[in-house]
Amino acid sequence: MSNDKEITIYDIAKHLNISPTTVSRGLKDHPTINKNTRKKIAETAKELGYRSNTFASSLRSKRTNTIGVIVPRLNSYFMSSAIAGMESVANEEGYNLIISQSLESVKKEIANANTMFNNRVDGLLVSLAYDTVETDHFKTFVDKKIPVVFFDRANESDDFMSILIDNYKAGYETTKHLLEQGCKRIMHLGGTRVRNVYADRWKGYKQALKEANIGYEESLVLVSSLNEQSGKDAAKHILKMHKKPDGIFAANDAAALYCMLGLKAAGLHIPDDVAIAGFNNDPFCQIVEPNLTTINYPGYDMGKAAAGNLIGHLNGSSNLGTTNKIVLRSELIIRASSLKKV
Amino acid sequence: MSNDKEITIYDIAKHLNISPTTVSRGLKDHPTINKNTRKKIAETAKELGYRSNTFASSLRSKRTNTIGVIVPRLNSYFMSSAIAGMESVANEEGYNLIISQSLESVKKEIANANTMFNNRVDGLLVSLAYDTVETDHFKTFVDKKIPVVFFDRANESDDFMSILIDNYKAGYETTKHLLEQGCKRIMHLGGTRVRNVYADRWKGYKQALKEANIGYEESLVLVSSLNEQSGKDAAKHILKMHKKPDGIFAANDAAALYCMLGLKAAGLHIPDDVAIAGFNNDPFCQIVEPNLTTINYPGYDMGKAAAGNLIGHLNGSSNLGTTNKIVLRSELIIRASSLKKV
DNA sequence: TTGAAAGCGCTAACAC
DNA sequence: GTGTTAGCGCTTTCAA
Repeated sequence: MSNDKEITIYDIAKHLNISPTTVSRGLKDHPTINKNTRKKIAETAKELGYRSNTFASSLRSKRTNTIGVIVPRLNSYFMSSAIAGMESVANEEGYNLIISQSLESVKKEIANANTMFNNRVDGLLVSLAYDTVETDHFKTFVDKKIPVVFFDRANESDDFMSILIDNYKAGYETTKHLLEQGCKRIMHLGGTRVRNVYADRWKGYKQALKEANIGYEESLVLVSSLNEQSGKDAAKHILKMHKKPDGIFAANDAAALYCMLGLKAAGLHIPDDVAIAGFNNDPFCQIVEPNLTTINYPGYDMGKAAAGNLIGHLNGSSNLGTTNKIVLRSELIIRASSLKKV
Repeated sequence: MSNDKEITIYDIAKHLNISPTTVSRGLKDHPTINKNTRKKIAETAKELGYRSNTFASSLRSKRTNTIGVIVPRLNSYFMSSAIAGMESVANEEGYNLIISQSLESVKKEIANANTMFNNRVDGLLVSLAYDTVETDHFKTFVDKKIPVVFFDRANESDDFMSILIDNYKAGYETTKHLLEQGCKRIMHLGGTRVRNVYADRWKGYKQALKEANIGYEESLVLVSSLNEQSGKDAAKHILKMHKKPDGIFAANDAAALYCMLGLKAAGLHIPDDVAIAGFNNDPFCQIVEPNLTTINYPGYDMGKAAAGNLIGHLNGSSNLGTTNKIVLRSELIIRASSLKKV
């Protein structure tokens, strides 16, 4: 068993005096094989230390049991949760995950998509890079009938299925909550409107203002990449404003957090001077003081849903053609950062 | 190009009236191929929409260009950083990453290792599960000369290379720092001593006490799985103690954090009543109040080092046989949680 | 319920 | 510098 020689189905066949075909079938529980034969095959396989050769199998069957995953960045709480969710489903269903990150660059996203394509993945799970507009680099998959599922950061095309939360509603509810707390000048820290998630959150924000008869002010909306630096910059910007906002809705938690820390450091009181809400429910929301109001965003479930649907489709049980969009629940979690004293 | 028919090297060969072998060689820049021929091959490949078939190639060459990764959990800051580091190196070198998580269970770790083995990974990167003692499930890899590299959570065997930080030194220095702050009764929140990382941190702690002529008290050492709950439990435990500790060295940040929050909530003052230090430098260390003293632990670099060394070995440039252990720099970062007022 | 034969697309070995 | 030949290990007809 610890030798160099690899055991093949031929060895098993010879051992049992049956044909390789039967062995092949027996190994994958083909229904037409006699129970007894099947058992013998399994035993001999174990005894001889057989392991199946996935390449030979893939070469012949044109299936790889591999799913490609392309994400902007691996090391965020949301993304690692999503991937953990995918892994749990994939592992259970006998699929492998090949993972790569675009580092928020379309160029790298395209390169990664090509690698995945060349690696003949059975399907693809994608969360788009910050600045991806065209999704032609996934057309090759569509042409070859390789299913592509977008999660979180999707685009509007009908060619691809997507797993999302209702970002519009979440943006709307967060803004409405701030209004209910008495905010009159609500600032929005948003991301690029090229990305559905940020565009929708912004639209929800606008709608809530409109319903409250508050005019939309372009100067109260900052678009950035929503990272630590963006949050700090936003704080600096606010501190210089003549008419400061009394509420902030940030499109992610990192921006909300670092903006809040910047404002606090300058002596502003949260939430009395400025109420703040973020988006994602990163763990640090419950650590920072005051705790950060945010939208709870089910990363793990989203990963599970994305992988589950893709695999379901690959196994023929579900059909991506009919289901085009799955919207997961999200919820506003109100914490001290936005709760003005009564 | 959008047809079903896959282009093979035979199609290219026919197109150019040369042999498939030449095409194969030309495609991978084999030195003995004429520059002109090579160029023509590349052009035709592009024109015809050729994509290499990795299975056929792997089947023949017995190389997969795939690296397996087994980690306890994907969704921690340290681990996602490490994986991001691996991905960056692997991608650059033309390797794919297959990733799976053991969820801290040996049983699942064994299953994952077998899957990796069956998938014929060229090499394996592993961080062991919480309770893994025996590493026989990696012996199969050794037997087949498939290199295995442990990172962070390693074991002592000489069969495997490992990438680590000096946990003993880090534990020693952290404890020493607490002693220098005037702590006399330092509690240690540790993990299982089966795991090198926790055992070494604990040994460092003991050594520092010894040098300060402070007796080691078993009752001041709590062993747990070091998660959020463990931290909370530790806080409860401490609050019930008659002689409370005046310093805490936790073997990870999560335990330190939630213990600190628990103590704070009960009215204890950090660091004056109890000084606290964690381990890992998770981002929240700089968010919580007071900021948490900790050991900075280079996840991304560790991932890069692990993947880099493995790939270097696979490409024949480095030799895992000679290098057996790589120790990366780590450093104590002193923050407010342990800095008693002078 | 089982088997024989062919071939998936590539590359290693050996020739020229 | 290029070509011929053979075969990696499996699955898929088709036949029995």
